[in-house]
Amino acid sequence: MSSDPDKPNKNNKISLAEVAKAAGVSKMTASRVLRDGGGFSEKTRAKVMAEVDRLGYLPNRLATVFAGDKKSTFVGVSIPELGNEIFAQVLEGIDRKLGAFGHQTVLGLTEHEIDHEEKWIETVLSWQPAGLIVTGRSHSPKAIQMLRSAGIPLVEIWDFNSSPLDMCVGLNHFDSGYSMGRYLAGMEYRKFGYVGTSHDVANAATARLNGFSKAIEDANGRLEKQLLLRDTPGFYTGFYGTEQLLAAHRDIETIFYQNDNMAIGGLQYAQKIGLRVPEDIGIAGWGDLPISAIQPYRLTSIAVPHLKIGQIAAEMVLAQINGEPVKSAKDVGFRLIPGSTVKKPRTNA
Amino acid sequence: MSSDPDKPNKNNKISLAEVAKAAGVSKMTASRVLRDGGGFSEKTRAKVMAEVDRLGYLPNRLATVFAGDKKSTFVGVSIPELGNEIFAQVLEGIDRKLGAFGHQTVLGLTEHEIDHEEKWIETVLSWQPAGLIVTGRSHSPKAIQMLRSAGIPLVEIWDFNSSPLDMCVGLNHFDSGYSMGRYLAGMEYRKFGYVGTSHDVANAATARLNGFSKAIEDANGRLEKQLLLRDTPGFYTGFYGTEQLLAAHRDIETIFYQNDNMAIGGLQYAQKIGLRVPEDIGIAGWGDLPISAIQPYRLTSIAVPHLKIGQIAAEMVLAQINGEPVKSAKDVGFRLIPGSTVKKPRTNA
DNA sequence: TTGAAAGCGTTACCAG
DNA sequence: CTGGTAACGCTTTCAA
Repeated sequence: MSSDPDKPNKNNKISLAEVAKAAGVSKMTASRVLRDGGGFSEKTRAKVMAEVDRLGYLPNRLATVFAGDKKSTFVGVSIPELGNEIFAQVLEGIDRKLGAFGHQTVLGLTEHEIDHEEKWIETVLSWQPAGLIVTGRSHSPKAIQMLRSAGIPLVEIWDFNSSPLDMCVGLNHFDSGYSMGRYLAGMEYRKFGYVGTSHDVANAATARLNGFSKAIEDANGRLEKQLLLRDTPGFYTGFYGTEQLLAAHRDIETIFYQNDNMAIGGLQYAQKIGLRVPEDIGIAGWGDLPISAIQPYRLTSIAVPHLKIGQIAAEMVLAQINGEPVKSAKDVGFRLIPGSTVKKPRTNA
Repeated sequence: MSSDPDKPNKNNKISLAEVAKAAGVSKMTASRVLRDGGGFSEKTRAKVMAEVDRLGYLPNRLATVFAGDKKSTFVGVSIPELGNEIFAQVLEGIDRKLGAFGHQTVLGLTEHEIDHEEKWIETVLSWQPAGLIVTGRSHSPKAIQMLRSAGIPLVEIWDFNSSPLDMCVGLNHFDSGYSMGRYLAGMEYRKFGYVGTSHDVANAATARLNGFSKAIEDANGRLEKQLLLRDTPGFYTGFYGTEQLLAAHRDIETIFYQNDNMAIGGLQYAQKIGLRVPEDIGIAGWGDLPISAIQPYRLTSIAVPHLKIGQIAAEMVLAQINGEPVKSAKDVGFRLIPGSTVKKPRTNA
């Protein structure tokens, strides 16, 4: 017999059977009361709920999912890192939305490593999640195969992709880099530098750099140096990256950074060594992070609706779980912020 | 009969029984091979693994946990918010450590609301987690009761507490605020201000303010105004909070902020309106965040080992899961960074 | 080294 | 409105 109400289980947890027995009803009746689907008298309900409270019964959702051969309420969410505040905010957007609809985030930090991601996907799928949200569009072949056959809603975020595995929300990073390159080239800068960080896999930042590089090429400018540091993209990396870059290439006229925090670091370095911004050196960031708003200079940057990305990703998963029709790929776009840390266009007399 | 190998389940997932049948062995043998616990021949192993690969079998861990009446490999982690980068980093520290030992983080953002936390605790416990890490020491009565009877390792982080529900790692926020207050009072400042954000529950920032306030009182100074904004503690909040504060209290000589980001915002505001720092106004932050390192001024602040808190919390949970003895309360302390945004002590002639 | 049967806590299904 | 029985996919236990 299963769930013998007289034999406490190994965890000393109260089971439905025990509640039912104490209330003098069957397991099924107790189950119905707890799920509140109707089909029981008020008197029965009261009896059962009284015992639930008295015994401190907590349902075992493992058993629930298992018995119903359903999905759990988990949604797996993989993010490269949280040291980068933009990803932290994407995650916050996702979890809030999921939480509001009774779902839980199972977190996976991939550290930009495709192998980590693969391993995490395998693990999280074994918990029968209701959906998956992963950052980026490059996955290992095995990961792709697992994602394909999982049969659950999947959203690839960050990097917009017109033919995603399932769904996708993000922006075209190449284009955003190209925009910035074209904008800077239009300000009559000729000698460019780039400071960012490097990872094993092709990632969104690399796409931005590629776009930037292409724009410069198209404008007959010269990308003197692209400095890729093996570090986290933050203030300090921007600061010392700029120091390194300028030490080797004093003639660089403007620098594009992987993100705003690095750009702010670069700005501080430029000021420290007495360079005037934007006269002596142009500084451009990416992301339009909060820090930009309070600087004495408005940082030239690319604004990205990152909160929206997380929110939309969660909505896509939820909609598909509920069987609603979903647009499968959403480009949230970006916006160039002219700012005041690069030169202005010449006014036409 | 259970797990009939011929009847595909509703999710179209491959079951152990199907793998076993394809390999021409029993479920038990296949199970043994997969858990690699010995008790099978090499030939059998090869047959089973071949079918696992061919069919793309992924185990259903729900069933595993359930059958063994075990705990899952989940660890529930509740964090107030991720917009505050310090919490994002604590979470990152936790998840990395847990991940390295085969555990998964189930995230809960409480938004500083005790009711959210209670609801999340109830949900996450129903998934039979192996442990729990929660931020803060104030919980609802029902939450406390659930945590007590859960019978799993529990760590309360952030706010050090010598008598935790189970385990605890953090620092004494009151003391850190007191230290800063005493330090500033020692610099001959007399009129103080505080800028922070407010939440429904008594939280760590409130404890810091209380400590700060007490130190000022003990030094016969005057806390002119404590401004608590209903917003997220960030650069912009610090900027406009300072504007508000100074508009109403022009004679304030030094301001203590809830965190460094707010302090940087305040610093920018002070510079914008032409106040000299620290001559006209002293600025002190809390947390020693990365931004502080690259400012032209070294921000006066309190350094906190936040990465360490996450890491230790995860280690405590893991140790207790493995039945190792654990120190139940760890105070990681803090360190006052004198910086250059408040006046220096008078030199003794 | 292998396998058959029982059982984990819950819900689906059917009968009363 | 209520309850008995089978089933979910796996592991434990015991026997071969």
